[in-house]
Amino acid sequence: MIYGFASRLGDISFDWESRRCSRLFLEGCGFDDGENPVSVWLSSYFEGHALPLPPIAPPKTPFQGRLRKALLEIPFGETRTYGELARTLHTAPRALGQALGANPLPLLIPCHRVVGANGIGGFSCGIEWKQALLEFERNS
DNA sequence: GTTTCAGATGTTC
DNA sequence: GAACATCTGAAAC
Repeated sequence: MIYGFASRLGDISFDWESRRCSRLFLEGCGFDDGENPVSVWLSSYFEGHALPLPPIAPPKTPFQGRLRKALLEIPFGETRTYGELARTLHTAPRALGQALGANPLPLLIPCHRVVGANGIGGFSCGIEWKQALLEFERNS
């Protein structure tokens, strides 16, 4: 089931199956029931204080599990570079980018807090979102 | 000092 | 196998 959420930065929608969130899109479609745990989490996030994560689908690969954990340790409003994270996970910077792009849960898993050493890097759902999110977190 | 380039590198599909 | 949301160091200006 696809639900929607209208945030101050744009429309968001997400896939809610079997009482957990399996995918999240940074574009609008679906309706907002306002009671879904993901909607609740999103509204708390956009008020500047994120709650504990709602249930989400398990990682597709073991590496994504490690990546997820590392990303969740980046505090709200801070960023890491691809190189730094690659060193903590004992992997190559480029491999990180590949795995981040394959992440089906942007925002919930804060993949937007990873930037390039020279430049902002990339973002699967549109670079405008990444910039807007980082600016929003900085000013919160 | 700054800019440019090639090579290394691990995960994903 | 090929593609990739990168980094680093060395060489040239």
